[in-house]
Amino acid sequence: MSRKDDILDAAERIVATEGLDALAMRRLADEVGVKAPSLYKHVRGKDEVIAALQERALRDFTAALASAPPGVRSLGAAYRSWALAHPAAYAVVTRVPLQRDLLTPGVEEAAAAPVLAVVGGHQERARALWAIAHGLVDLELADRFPKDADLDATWEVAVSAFGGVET
Amino acid sequence: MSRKDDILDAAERIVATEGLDALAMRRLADEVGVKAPSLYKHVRGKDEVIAALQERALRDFTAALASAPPGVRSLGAAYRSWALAHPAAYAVVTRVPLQRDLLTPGVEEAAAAPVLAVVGGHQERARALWAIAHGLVDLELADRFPKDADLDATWEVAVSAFGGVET
DNA sequence: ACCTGAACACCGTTCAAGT
DNA sequence: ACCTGAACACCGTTCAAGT
Repeated sequence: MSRKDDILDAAERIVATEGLDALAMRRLADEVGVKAPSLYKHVRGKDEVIAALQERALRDFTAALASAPPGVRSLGAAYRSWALAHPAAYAVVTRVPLQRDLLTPGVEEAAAAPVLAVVGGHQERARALWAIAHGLVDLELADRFPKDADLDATWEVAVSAFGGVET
Repeated sequence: MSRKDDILDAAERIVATEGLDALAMRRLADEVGVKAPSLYKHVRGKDEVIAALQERALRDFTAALASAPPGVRSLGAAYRSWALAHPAAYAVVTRVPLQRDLLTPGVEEAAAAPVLAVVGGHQERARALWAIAHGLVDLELADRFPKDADLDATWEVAVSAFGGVET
């Protein structure tokens, strides 16, 4: 079991430092100190490696959101700062199809819980809030805003629209 | 010049019907009826092919947004329906780094213009509106919402938050 | 001017063979 | 039980050679 953990740790390291595109089975094997075919004794394939990274990232992200102070504004701030601090992990969770059959049931819902809670359980508002946080972060990480854009101000406008004024 | 257009048309066809991942230079050469190395006489490389698709998609998307009836609600509807009708093109523009050095200057700004106009030229509101439209579409295309989610209602809530009530 | 086969340095994955 | 070299079917790209 420890060998599998070594592999996943190495994969996480590669993705964090060199990006998702750098994650190749041969490169991963090098990092572990073994030849590529050996990986397949511990892991079903690249899919399982990525699914494991998705699960780890999702749990970490959820914890960050759950420990944010109450209020739409600080939840938004927690969302953004986690994503900017872990851009590769955010991409793993968000730009790769979620492998739901390989995830522990409930992790996805757990991530949504803090968002749902902050809008008082209102589904549509929760989804809209989630979408704007994701949209802002995704566009920022994709370098879609002008480099002189005042994104703090944009977040302020966005969050205010969702009832962040009073918080 | 016509051979280059053949190549780009073929690339557009492959991406539209089989998705971005199916776009390989050998596969593209097959579609054109030539061997892969020949492509490089007409095109600098895969990057140029993708940049050309980005430009085409961006122009088409811009035209769709520009011809939407006035108002935040219908602009949102135009955004969503174009993206859902052309998911691969939306991905090309949104999930691949924009190759700005290979794009005609101004196409990116042109796409933003209708959004900026609908919020009366207010930069922060325009960016926030853009983010929520992109966030909703990206999450929907990535299959992130439950399949029974009422996304029309979610869009309504989102658009209302940005002053779509009166329109 | 355009096209080709062969090649290079890569992918993910399988499998027979070794310990 | 774990690891390996060789192989398969792929990538993007280059280049000498042909017409």
